[in-house]
Amino acid sequence: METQSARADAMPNTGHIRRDAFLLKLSQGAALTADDERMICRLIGNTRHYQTGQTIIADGDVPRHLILIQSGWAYRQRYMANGKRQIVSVLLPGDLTEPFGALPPMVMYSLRAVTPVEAGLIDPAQLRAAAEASPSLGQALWQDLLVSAADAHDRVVTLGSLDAVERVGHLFCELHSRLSAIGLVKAGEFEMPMTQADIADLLGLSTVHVNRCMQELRATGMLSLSRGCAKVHDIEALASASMFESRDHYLKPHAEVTLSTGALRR
Amino acid sequence: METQSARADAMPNTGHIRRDAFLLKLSQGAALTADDERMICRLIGNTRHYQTGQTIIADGDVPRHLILIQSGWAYRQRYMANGKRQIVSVLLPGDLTEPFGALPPMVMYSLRAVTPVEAGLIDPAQLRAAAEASPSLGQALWQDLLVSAADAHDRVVTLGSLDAVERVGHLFCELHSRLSAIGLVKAGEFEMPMTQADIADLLGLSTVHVNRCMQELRATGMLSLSRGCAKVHDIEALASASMFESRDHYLKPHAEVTLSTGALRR
DNA sequence: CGGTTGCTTGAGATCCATCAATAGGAGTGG
DNA sequence: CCACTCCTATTGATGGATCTCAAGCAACCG
Repeated sequence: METQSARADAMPNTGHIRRDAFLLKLSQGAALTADDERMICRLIGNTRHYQTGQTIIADGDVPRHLILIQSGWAYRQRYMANGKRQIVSVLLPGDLTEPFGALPPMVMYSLRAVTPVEAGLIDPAQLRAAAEASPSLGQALWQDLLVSAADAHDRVVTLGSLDAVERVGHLFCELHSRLSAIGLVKAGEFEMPMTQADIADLLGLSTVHVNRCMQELRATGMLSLSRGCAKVHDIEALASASMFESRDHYLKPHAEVTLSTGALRR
Repeated sequence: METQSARADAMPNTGHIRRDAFLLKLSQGAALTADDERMICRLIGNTRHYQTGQTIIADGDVPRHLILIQSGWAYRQRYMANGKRQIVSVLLPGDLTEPFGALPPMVMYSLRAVTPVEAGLIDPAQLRAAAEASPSLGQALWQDLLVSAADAHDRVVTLGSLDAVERVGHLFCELHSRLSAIGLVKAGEFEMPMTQADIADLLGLSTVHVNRCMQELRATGMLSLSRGCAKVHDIEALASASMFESRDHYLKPHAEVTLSTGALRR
């Protein structure tokens, strides 16, 4: 349990050698100004560190801050009365646990670190105020919120209408896409810390069956996996085989369309 | 295809005899002022009417407004390459199609009227401005957004970890709960315009199997259904049998906790 | 080493999908 | 009022996808 591209030293609160994942994601929704970026950095309060397997938020907690995953992976998960665990979503670097402007009175899930995690605490009231003060930042944050909502809808579609092999393929497409957006994919390869049991709990399958599905995918040559590192050989083929639709629609053609909402620059 | 509690005459843009569903829902997140309510009413532009089965938004459309369902039911659905239809969510009176503050550059689903629907068009920029101007209104809108997000997570959990009978039971609990919140449940009874085929497409089951599940639920005496009208006889039993968790946590204990975020009155 | 964790494999059981057919309204037109 | 046609609900029979149980293996680690 080690290899993590986004490691402790990857968060340059000072330098600009490596872009923070959150800023990277945000800047895909709208061009951020230097002020916007500074503002975001200032709003990220103390950063906490969690070890693999640690619980970041427990089911039933009253949250006091937004939590921003700065590096590492985390699961939003829930245990059912029958003992089953359902992973609701996978949080990657740059992801917020909640919509940026508000906190729920109580969380109905728990948040668990899959790898070592750096998490920043943010006051939603301040972030909201920043979004209201800067049109570009507001635009970026709302866009990010829309993408999260679309991802949740996507998971519903996946669980409701795809068979087992398709679900697994879809997951790898999704991870490939999301990790690409934050620069964590190199030549089709990315870190993949999830175990097959985790994948099963995310996709509503059994561990055994996930194993067989992955063998099937490997047999087709679209995917390979070793030592916690996944490689997608043919993303096109995998995407069409597992009915994955690119999330680019959600970002690309945006510039003109939403100019009305917030003054974009450039 | 007729009986609808929330009919055309139910939208009192003038009188106050019957509370608008949207206002009802919002006022559960924060106490709205008279100004807030007037503002909301003013922001709802022309109301459009749709007939049963009509498409309100088509997959791939570029949305120009937020759509508020004022009366009737609608499905957010998506057709897969294999021809299957997945219903992503059911929209009830008072529901918005998107988070209140922004529009996606393109919708990845289509919206279909299940019953005759009245839908109001809202400019998200104006709604956002209103939320920024009034703390109570902002609080209410953000709260509503959080509930929508929690509902989406809930659907994921349902699809991922419940068996067929539980899913169907869960659905009726959810509808009971959501319809109660907008005053459309009377003595445990509510209009239920969904067909078994619709339920199947929502829950990722086959029509045939949904039928058998409903028979099972009826046999236990927890549920009955006739002529498009559902009656839940024992909501407690049904909820625990289908692992439904009340959404009240999300609203009730909120008042003190979030005072910090927006200045609540009263 | 022995213990733990994750991956892999096989065989039987189960849930649910599929196929096929019947039956009951509700609307339509003769 | 009857014949006709949808559409929805219902039932039975069969097959398939996936789960569960039960082992064995490989890697890692104290």
